[in-house]
Amino acid sequence: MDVENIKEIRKFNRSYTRILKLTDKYHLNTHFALLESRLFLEIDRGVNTANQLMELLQIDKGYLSRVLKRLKNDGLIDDIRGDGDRRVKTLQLTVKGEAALEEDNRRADQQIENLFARIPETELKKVIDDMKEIKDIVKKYSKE
Amino acid sequence: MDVENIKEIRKFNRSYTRILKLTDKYHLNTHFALLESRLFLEIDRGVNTANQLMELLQIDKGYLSRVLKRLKNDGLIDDIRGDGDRRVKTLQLTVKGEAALEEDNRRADQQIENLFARIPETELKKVIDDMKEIKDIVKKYSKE
DNA sequence: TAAAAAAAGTTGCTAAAGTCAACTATTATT
DNA sequence: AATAATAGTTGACTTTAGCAACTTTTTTTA
Repeated sequence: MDVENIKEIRKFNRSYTRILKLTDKYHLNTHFALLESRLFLEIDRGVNTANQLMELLQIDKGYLSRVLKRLKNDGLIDDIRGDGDRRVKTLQLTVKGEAALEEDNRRADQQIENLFARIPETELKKVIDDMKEIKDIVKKYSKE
Repeated sequence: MDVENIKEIRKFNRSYTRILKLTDKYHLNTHFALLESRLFLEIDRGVNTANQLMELLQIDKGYLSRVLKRLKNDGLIDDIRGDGDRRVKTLQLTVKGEAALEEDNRRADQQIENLFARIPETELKKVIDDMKEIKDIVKKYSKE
């Protein structure tokens, strides 16, 4: 690939991550740490066993076990052993956990709102169309 | 702002960060942790006192002091007290540090190469033009 | 201009985050 | 039936990070 293209892509990555504060330690919320937020999201989506989460997020299972225990103690998730394989615990958000996830989402929306609100409609449309195009093309050619 | 726009932007953020592994713990290299990589980059760019780094990266100065000490012990950076304010130490990369930064950059380039290489030229051009447009518009309307 | 306040960086102490290996219980393999 | 593998837990440990007290030098102020 052309060196100029690589440079341009990296430039975009830097500016975009900086503006969005994607690498920000404190993420977008005050409630939860990055990992917790991610766990809520994934459990809600149906990635709901420790083992699946471990593989998806590439984290140590010992550590994950403790984090999940803490979330359970805080009443944010439940773990139930079903009728099937009695080694696995199926995780699910409690009502409190659902509420927390929604609050998280509201904050994330708010953050986007703050960052993009100043952009006039015509230009915002361009940005969004560009995003769709990038997303589609990149996805189309990405592995598996 | 329109709810649909927010959704679309967040969708892009998720897919883009996932594909690029921007939030990946191990970043793009094996040599250094995220913070170290960032420090090299910034020192090289001229953000070369602990105090400046602390403000830019929003990290604790005690912790930073130790990290810098370690980098110095590893022969990657030097700190020199100049003729001016004798409280400040000016940081600079050693030859070894420069080499490490370059290696880091090569790896980052390689990663981009891997991720985008499958995209045919015509579509890659679209992606890059879109990136430029997004970058320019977002920058134009971002605070300060 | 001497005393007080502030700034740059270091160090001790602590907590949180993360890793690794050994362990229990259950299920799958031979 | 015995052995190996899998899901999750626990103990011991390292790394990462944060806070406050401290030293040295510079700036402010009375």
